[in-house]
Amino acid sequence: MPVITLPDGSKREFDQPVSIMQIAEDIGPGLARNTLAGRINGERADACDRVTEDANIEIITPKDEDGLEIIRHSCAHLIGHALKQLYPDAKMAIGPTIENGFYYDVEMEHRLTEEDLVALEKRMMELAKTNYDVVKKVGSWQDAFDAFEARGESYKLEILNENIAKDETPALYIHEEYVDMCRGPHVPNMKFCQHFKLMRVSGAYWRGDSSNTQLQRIYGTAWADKKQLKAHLNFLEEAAKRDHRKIAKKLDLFHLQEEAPGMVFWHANGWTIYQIVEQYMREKQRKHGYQEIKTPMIVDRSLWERSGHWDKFADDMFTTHSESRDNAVKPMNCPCHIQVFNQGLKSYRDLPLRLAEFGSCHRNEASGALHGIMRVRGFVQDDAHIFCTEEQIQDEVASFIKMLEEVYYDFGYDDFILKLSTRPEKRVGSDDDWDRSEKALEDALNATGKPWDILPGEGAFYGPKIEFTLKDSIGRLWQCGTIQVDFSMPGRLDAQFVDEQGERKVPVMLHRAIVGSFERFIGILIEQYAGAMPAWLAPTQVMICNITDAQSETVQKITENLENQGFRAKADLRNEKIGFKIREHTIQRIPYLLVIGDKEVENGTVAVRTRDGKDLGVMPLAEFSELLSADIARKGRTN
RNA sequence: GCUCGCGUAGCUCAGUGGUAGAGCACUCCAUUGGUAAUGGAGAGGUCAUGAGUUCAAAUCUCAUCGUGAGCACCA
Repeated sequence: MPVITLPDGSKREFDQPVSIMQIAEDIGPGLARNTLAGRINGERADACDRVTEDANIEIITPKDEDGLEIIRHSCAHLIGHALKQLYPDAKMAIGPTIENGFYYDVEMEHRLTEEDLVALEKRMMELAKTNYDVVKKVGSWQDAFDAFEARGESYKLEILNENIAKDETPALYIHEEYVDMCRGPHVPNMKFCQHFKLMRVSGAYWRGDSSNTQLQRIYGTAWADKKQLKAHLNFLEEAAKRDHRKIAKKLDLFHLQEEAPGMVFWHANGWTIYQIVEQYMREKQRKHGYQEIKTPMIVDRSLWERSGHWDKFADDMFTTHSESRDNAVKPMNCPCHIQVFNQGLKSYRDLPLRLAEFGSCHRNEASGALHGIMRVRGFVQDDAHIFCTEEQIQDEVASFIKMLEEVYYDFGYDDFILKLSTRPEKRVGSDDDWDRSEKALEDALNATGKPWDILPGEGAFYGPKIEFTLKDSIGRLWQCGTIQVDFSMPGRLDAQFVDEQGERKVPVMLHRAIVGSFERFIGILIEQYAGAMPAWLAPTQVMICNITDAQSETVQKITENLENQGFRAKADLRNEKIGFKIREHTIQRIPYLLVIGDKEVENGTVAVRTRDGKDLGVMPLAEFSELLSADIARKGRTN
C-alpha cells in the first residue's frame, strides 16, 4: 500500500505497487503522455519501474534536464537498432550521452561515409516514427550474457565480464529486434526520440586506450523538440563564423603554412593584439612582485636529463646537434629558471622569489593534435616560477588566483572553469607532501567562492595543480591558466636556500601561468569577440575617412593628432565613396569610424560612427578623444 | 600518432576522364560621390607534391605533405 508524495507535497495512496507511469496516469493523461521516466526518492527510474513502498516520486518529462539526457541516451540505442539492420556484422561497444547529444562506438567491417550516415539517420527516423515501445527486462547476469553471446556482441560480453558483478541484475532494453544493456532509464516509447541529427563519424579507441582497436564513433545531437534542435544547429552555424582561423584570414591577423606546421606567422594586426596582451601582462606581473627574466631557447641535453624531461618527453622535443653537443629546443622554462635561482646563495629572506618569463617554447606535438593557434608547436607562455617554503604555498596560490581573476575579468572572461587535479598513481613526494599541497590548493579554490571540479588522479607526477579553462566558440574547453605545486624539480636541479637556522633546504616551486600560451589565449579572444576586439585590443582603434579630396589635409591632421595621443589611428583617403569605406572598415571590425566632410572641416568637428552602425553624432575632436580613452580604459570588463 | 574527410586564382567556392571557371580582392581608366558595395577594362592557376593507370587525368589508383573533425597525447 505505497503512499506516494509528489514534489508539491501532495500525497496519493495506492492499494498495490504502482509503476511511475501509472502514477502519472493517476495525476492526469496529459502528464502520462509526456512521461519519460521518474525519480524514486531522488533516484532515477524507468517509467515502468514499480514503486512498492512509500516514496517521494517525481515525474520526468522532456522539459526536465534529466529528460533530455534520457532522450539522448535512447537515441544512442536507436543508432544500434538502425545500424544493425543496415550492417548486421556491427558490434556495439558503448553509447553514452555527451553535451548536446550522444555517440555510439561500433566495430564493423564497412567504413562509414557521410552518405552512409545520411542513410543511417533516415533509417533511425523511420524506426522512431513507428512510435514503438521500449521494453525493459531485468534479469540475471547470465541472462544478459546469453543474450549478447547469441548476438555476437563481444564488447557487451567484455563489459559484463569486466565491469558487472555476477550477482548483479543488469537491465536489458528491447528495441524491437535490437537489445541493448544499460543502467537506464530510457524512454518508454520512441515517440520521444524524433528530434535528432547524426553529426559525424570518427575514430575512437576502445576503452580510450590507443593500444586497443580503433572503433568507429557515430556522433549525434538530440533535443526534446524541433525548435530546440533547430536552435542548436543554428548555434553551430553561427559559432563556425567565429572560428579564429577564419577570422584571422579576414582581419589579416596571422597565418600558418606547410613549411612550419604548428608555428604562427603573426601579421601586423595580430601582432598588435599580441603585443598589447604581453605589455599588459608585463605590467600586471611587475605590480604583483614578479621579476622578469629571459633564458636560452637551446639548452644542452644534460639539463633535460637531470630535470627528468628527457626520459618522459624526448620524442616530443625538437633537438639540434652542434659540434659535440646534443641540444634540445626548450619545451618549457622551469629548468632554466632554476638555473637563475641557483646563481648566488639564496636566503629564506629572498623567498618567495617570483621569476617570470615570456618564454618561447617548442614542443613536437602529434600532428593530429594541432589546431589553428590553439594547439601549436611553437608558443610563448606567460610562465613564472615561485620559489617558496611550504608554509608560503597557500598565500602564494591565493594571491595568484586573485591576480588571475583581475586578468580574466579585464579580458572579459567571466565564466572560466576551475579544476583541481590531484595525485596520480605514478608520483614523487611523500603522501604527507601531497596531503598538504592538495589542501592548500583546495583552500585557495574555496576562497574564490566559485564552483570547482575535482579531477582525481590527473595531477602532474610532481604535484597537484589547479587548471583554469576557457571555452572556444563551439564550447570546446582549452586550458589556459594553471598553478602547480612541484616537490621534485628543485631538488633534482639542486635548488637550495638557507633557512632561519642556517640550514640548507630545498624550496618548493610553483609553476604558474595565466594566459598559458599567448597563441591559445589570443585564439580564444578572437572567437569570444568574433573578431570585434574591444577598443583596448583593436589593432586599429579609429579610421578617419574623408568624403572628397577637399578634406584630405584635415583628415591627415586629425590622424596625426590621435596618433600623438597614443591611439592607433589610420586615415582612409582613397578615392572611394563614403559608403564603400564605411562598409569596408565595418567588416574589418574597426571600433570607431570618423567621417570628415566639408561641414566638419568648417566647424572643426568629427562625425563619429561605431562598427555596430551606431551614429554617435558630431563632436569636437577632444570630446572624441575622451570617449575613446574611456572605452580603452574599460578594457574588456563587462560591468 | 590513429580513423574518416578535404587540398582548384590572394579569399570564398563551382568544375568527376577530352590540357580550367565565377564572385570578391588586385591593376588600369573614368568618376570627388555624406555613413554597409560607382561604372568599365585588364591581369592572375604546371588544379598540394610525386608516382601509376589511360590515346588522354584537376577528375581514377597509390604514396607523401598539409589541413578539418574526433580519438590518443598535452611536461
